[in-house]
Amino acid sequence: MDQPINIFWFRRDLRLDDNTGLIAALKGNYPVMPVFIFDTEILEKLPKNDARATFIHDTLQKMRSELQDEHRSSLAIFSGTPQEVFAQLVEDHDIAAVYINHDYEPYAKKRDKEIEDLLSRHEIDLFTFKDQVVFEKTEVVKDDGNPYVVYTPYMRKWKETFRNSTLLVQDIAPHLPKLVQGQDLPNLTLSDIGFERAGIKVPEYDATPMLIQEYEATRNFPAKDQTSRLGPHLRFGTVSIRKMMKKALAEENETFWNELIWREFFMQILWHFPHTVNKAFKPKYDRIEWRNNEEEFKKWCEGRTGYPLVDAGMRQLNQTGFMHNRVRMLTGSFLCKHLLIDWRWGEAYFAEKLHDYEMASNVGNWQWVAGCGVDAAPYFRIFNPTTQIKKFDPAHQYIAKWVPDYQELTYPQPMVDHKMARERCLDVYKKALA
DNA sequence: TGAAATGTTGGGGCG
DNA sequence: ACGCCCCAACATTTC
Repeated sequence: MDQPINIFWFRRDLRLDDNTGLIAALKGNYPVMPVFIFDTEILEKLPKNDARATFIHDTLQKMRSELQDEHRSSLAIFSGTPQEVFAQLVEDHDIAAVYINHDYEPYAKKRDKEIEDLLSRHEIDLFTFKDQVVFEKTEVVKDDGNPYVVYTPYMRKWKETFRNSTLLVQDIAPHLPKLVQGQDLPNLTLSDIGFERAGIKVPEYDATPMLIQEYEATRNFPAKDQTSRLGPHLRFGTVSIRKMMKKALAEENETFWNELIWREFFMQILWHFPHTVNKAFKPKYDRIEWRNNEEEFKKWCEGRTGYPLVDAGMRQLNQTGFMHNRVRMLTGSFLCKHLLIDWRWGEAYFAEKLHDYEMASNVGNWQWVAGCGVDAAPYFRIFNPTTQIKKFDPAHQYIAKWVPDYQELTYPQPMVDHKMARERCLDVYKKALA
């Protein structure tokens, strides 16, 4: 137990640059020990070859070597429940304060409250900062103080708020000497945490600017997909949201900007309505009598529905951890409406597979598809999985890439008749909403 | 960020 | 030339 230190606890903000809480910590009075905890409560739910676990591990190692090479400092990596690890940290160190960035998911809120209580029992301050969004919680609300539940007015108010504020992007370099120096901080390998290297990789973020026409083409036509793969990096904080907002503005890409605002829209929805994690935002929709056929669900998961564009999307997801956005809407609609399988099943499957999985967006978009969410698609909007091919993959390029067997005899027949399924869906929804 | 059913219009074939 | 039918193309409504 030497001189007092401050701790910065990394969670889903795995970068040094423009990290609000970290920079605040470095401006404090004591040397800062950066810490990451592999939370066993989260890890035990993941497959042992999870690509995101590998990505987090590799990112931490990169940060460690960057800190070691350039600043003779490091990053302490632990495994366990945050409770256990902090209980030990307060034993081993004279901690003046702990710094964290806000984390809004229900589990994270509970976890942080527990740590706050633990620290306060030891009379240690906990300082928290907004980092993963530009506007959080109650910063963009209606004049009467209620949250927006429709996107467009939220987006307008968001932009108005944005115009009336300044976006600060901070350089960490001048502050780095404040890190604890010359100590050999604990480290863990992938196998130390019970994981193995994943077969698929979370791709690097591609910062190449895109012409607006290119961007529009890309986001509408899955075969042309050149998207930046930004999602996972916003999820884990390896890219700063403030830098991305600036980039969207600089490139005058309104569509991209709006997508980033959708992300914040769903985040504030989850903050204000945490029950929507497993309950319909529109309660009537929880009366829908889902068919929930296990065998049909399996066919959907594996991309064996017999509808080539649906199968292409699911196979892209299974093989890469990514699915083009337009196909996400189609596969989601197919699951909920053609198969009448509960949106929560689809949400859970995407959560397991998507590298860019974000609870707020995933829940929000699945509820949108099922019709039960905020600002949702009307229940009678049922995508035709064949017409969608004509519109968005007319040359079958995307299909050929992910379902090369789609013209072969071994390729399955459609698992349900479209017309029958459509009418069945309308009947079931009508009955529930009556 | 839908698709199907239904309604309307107008050109062309044909008796 | 006229009326009739067919049907594609487009518009509107309905789910």
